[in-house]
Amino acid sequence: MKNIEEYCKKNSLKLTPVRRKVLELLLEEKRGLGAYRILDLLREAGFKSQPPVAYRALDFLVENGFAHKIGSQNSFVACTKPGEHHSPVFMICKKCDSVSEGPSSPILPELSDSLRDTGFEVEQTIIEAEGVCGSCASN
Amino acid sequence: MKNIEEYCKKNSLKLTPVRRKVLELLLEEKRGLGAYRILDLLREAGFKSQPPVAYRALDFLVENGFAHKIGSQNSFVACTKPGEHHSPVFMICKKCDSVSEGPSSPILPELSDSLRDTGFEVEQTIIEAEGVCGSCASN
DNA sequence: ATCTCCTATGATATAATATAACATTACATG
DNA sequence: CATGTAATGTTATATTATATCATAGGAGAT
Repeated sequence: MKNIEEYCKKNSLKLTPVRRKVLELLLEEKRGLGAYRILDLLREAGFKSQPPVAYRALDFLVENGFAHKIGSQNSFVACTKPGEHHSPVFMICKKCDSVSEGPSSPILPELSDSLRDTGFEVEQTIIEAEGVCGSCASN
Repeated sequence: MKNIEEYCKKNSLKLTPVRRKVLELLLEEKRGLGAYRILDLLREAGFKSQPPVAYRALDFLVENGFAHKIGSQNSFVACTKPGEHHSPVFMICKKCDSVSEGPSSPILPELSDSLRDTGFEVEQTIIEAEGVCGSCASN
């Protein structure tokens, strides 16, 4: 969180109260949060927010690399490497729904290379791996 | 399409008229199609369908590996390797919106291995690569 | 300081995506 | 032809997302 504040200062990004709160909510939750869940939590926290407020905050966070959207479940998670442009790998547990960001994987250059052979120039990849997380496997 | 018919016969899956039509629509289109676009096209084709009809057909196609859902755009594409369980790689062109399925990638075992080191057991992965396709790059 | 501009927020409405629930039909099998 | 299951029809509604216009608030110029 402090890293993020500094990063924002450095890049003159405004981490306003709503944005900050949304990020905190994402950081506190292992699972992905839907925009309307976030909206509820904002309201519980005293914000009198309408849907666009949540979406705008999420847009800000995603654009600046503080959060990611999980396409397969229309949800959002905090980013573990804020500020760095990177190609995330998500591990989505089908038992507990936890979403964690995996090691960003040495394989990606190879993937880009192999796709380039087909004529496609990769700019960004998102990998969503579905399976069972360690903690669920051991239970 | 013939492959698919045979595959269905072999596995006693029912490729009913709506399902077949939806698959044809997906096969004809390079971009991903949203469920409601598909619904419109079904209606144009004489089906008097309501949303659940489109979604059910899509569910059938996805479950049986004849189509995939593209999470990042809530759209659907025909599968190039129907019937085979595989971990698709999609190349999504940000210029023309075309979606094509790439070579299913030699890297995936390595990815699974590296995620297993974190305790996560991968069952399925979906990779969505955003970039520029060959034909857009040359224009 | 105050004006001005730009960015962010507030607020309302509505669009787009997806599913629940129950009724009806169709068709393979005994 | 009776019966059970799978597929479709139909209505309603839930969930996710954005367009639009109005208001406020803060940084920089004069």
